[in-house]
Amino acid sequence: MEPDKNYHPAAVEQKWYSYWMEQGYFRSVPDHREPYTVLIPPPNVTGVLHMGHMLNNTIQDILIRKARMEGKNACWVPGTDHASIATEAKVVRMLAEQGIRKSDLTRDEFLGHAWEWTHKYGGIILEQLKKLGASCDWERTRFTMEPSLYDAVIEVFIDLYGKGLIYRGTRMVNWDPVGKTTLSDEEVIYKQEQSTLYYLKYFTPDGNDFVTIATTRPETIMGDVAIATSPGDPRYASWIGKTVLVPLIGREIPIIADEEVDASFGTGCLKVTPCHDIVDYRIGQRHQLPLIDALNADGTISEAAGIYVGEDRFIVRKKIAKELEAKGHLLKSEQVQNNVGHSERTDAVIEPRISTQWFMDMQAFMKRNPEVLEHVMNDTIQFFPSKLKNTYRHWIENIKDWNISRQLWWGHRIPAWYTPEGDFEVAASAEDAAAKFQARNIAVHASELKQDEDVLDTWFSSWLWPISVFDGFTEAGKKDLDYYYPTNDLVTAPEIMFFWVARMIMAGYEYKRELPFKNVYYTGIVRDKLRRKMSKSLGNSPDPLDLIAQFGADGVRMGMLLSAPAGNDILFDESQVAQGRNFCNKLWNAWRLISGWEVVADSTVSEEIQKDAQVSAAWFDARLNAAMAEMHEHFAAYRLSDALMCAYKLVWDDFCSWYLEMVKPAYGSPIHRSALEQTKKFFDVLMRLLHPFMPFITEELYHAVHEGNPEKPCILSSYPLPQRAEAPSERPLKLISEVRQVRNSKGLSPKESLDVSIITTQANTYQAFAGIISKLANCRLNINGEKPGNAVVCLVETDELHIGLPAGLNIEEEKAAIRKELEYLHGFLRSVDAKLSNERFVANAKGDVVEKERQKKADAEEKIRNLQSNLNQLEGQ
RNA sequence: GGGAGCUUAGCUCAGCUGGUUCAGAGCAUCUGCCUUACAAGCAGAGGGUCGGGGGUUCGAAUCCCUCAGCUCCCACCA
Repeated sequence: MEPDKNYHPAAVEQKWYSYWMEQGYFRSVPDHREPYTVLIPPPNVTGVLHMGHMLNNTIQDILIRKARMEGKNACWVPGTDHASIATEAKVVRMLAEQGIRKSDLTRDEFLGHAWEWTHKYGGIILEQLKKLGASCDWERTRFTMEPSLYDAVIEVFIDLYGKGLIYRGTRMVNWDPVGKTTLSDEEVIYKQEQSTLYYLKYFTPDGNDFVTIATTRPETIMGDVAIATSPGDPRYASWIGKTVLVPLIGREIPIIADEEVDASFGTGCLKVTPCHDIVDYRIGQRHQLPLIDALNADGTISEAAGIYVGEDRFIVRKKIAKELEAKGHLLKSEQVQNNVGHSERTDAVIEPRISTQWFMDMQAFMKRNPEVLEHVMNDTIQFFPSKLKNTYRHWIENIKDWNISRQLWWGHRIPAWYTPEGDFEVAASAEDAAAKFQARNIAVHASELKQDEDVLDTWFSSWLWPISVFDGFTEAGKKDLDYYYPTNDLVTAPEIMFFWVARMIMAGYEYKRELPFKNVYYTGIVRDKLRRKMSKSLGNSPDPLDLIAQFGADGVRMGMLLSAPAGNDILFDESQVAQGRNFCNKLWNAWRLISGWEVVADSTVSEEIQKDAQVSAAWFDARLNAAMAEMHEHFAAYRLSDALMCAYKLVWDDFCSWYLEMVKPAYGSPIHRSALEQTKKFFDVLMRLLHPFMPFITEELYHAVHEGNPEKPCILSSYPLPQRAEAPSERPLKLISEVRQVRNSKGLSPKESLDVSIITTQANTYQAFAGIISKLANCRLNINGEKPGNAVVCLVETDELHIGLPAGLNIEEEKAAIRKELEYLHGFLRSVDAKLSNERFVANAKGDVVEKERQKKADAEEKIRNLQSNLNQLEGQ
């Protein structure tokens, strides 16, 4: 039965994915082969697939499938991340919809809900990846909160604490008042905003005089403990040591001088609010100022503030500004641009807050592990694109301590245990902790100890991913870890370079004394046509599954990849996906053509036809090998889009437009067996070349070309390698194009056969293609014979081509065309001559460059001779 | 404020250490075709003084300087 005119992906995708799964082709266990390992950047367990995932996982799948076909033991480990703050926020919201408040639940009750949620929605995203064709070893699916990975996190925490690299301390940290947790510096996103800068008068106790300060945060004045000026500022020299009253609350505060105040900003006078600003905090410490925390954890005004207690900070900002104005404290206000930190997850405006938290001492850590920087800079770990090395270096060189504790419940609970007196020990269990207290002569029973309420930053588990997915911290996982670690390629987004990539490298050197992966491929951000980042809130992101349904997984994969060189943003447009779909159709129809050919024995076909087929095959084979060599280079440099484009052109132009047209039998005629076999062999190679990019349709057609029974399926077949490297002669094809062009420009029908003559020194080249030329250009070719009358003259390289027209040659037009061409050639020749007659060029340029120039000169001269003689002839007519 | 990078055809981008007619590709556009695999197709075509200026060189899209514009990262002045 003849296949449908269009390729219908849905059924094909379903069929082959099930087949691959049933056969266990994605499964990897250690064996004698070279391993090739990729770890998925674990998506949030409750997330859904977005375009970024599509791009990212398409790339990983291409790498994995290619490695598998190269005979490596390809292992792609999938999994999900518990995404502490993001998931907890989602669960809190879900509970709120049911009228349940987190604060009314015990920790265990809340975790029960969270696990329920995780089981219900977790893994949806992994199912979606299957639709894309992802060939992960699903038996290896891991989750950062499952027991083994949980234990690894705890073990590492205890270990690092023991090494003195983790400490508990009181610092000014980033506080998210919506998530009610601290955040690391990396989780704070600064956005430029329009704010009001208020100029406030702080009066002296007698009310006779005042200083003016400028602030964007009037709601924090209740936390003011001093006014600071720059030490050298003459305007305020006489004020130092005096006091003023905080407006509205009337607290008397001193005026001090501190180096950190910039005399040129605002009024040169700074209100010092140590609890709500990092600079103020430092000033406060230097001057032993008291701490007055005017804000609660949820961003409302605290008891300590005395006024507006319990009201939200932003509402108070407006109210207090009005009150200050009414009471004569507002000198003026102006609009300013400033950067305001927001929580990456909840988007809440971050409050600097003094808090006791757990930190990792990054300076000390980096001293222990200098390879973390060195091995990226010297390309032991290669970054693609390499320009991101600089960004990495800058971050590492300016690294600050990592706040790793979060005031959340969904996560790895910090293994610290407190006595009723507040003393603590770090240990895996209360019993271990009690023993440690014992050793310090502190008598305490395990049951009296209370575990730290906080959990660890999500990234404190993710950074162990390359080790923990293999259970690498346990004895049982040693075999897998030894085999698969270090992994090969990591494919991820540049925005998590600090969060994740850098920290995996750190964990790798700390725990394995070795890199976690050899190459890091940074994908770009998927944007829409207007360069806007695709996001749910903008509503500009298509649903990936809808796209797959509409265009097919292969089409979508190709569309994603076509314009996605490493590190470049990809501007997503449905037309690219349509191009991918069209390409699938092209492949489908190429096969439809081949499969429809009626085959006969070679002996029943003329020798000419057999010879034409051989010439065609030799020509395509050369192109094929050239393309494979080029693809090989692209792959080596991780230029996957270029590799795909190369295959695309090979298939569409060289195979379909040229080769198939060359060997296609005349209408109603059969094809001889050896030509068909050769064509199928080519098709087989093309399917294998394309398989990593477009796994479904290639598997389908690979089976078809092997009559449903290939030795191995395409997914396990070998990846084709170039065998030889001679360039095919392109002159005959150029001749065909010339004839077609002339035909086109003269408005001649393709059905009208033309007389064509070529004057050449390479008669054999054309002779070999004679049959093909006459078929594809619909002409009678005469080599070095009599020129047709009434002919258009043009050049194929240096050869003269005469194309006889049926009638109506406009001689003046032809003369003009030839003169124009001559003019160009003379100009070109002059420039070449100028070079060659320049002694310095001949003396300085490399030999082969000079030789090429000489060849150019000779060619140009020959062309000019040929054209000139024809022009002369025309003029004689 | 510090750093990195970018500017080549209408759009998205290749052009490695200067030297093939080097000014390219894909898409889009235009012309002609329902030619017996595919109109989601076929055969052709047009389109850019490589952001501006200067310099080095026998020779510059490529190296240097400078100006302009854009992007990203880091810091975060109340």
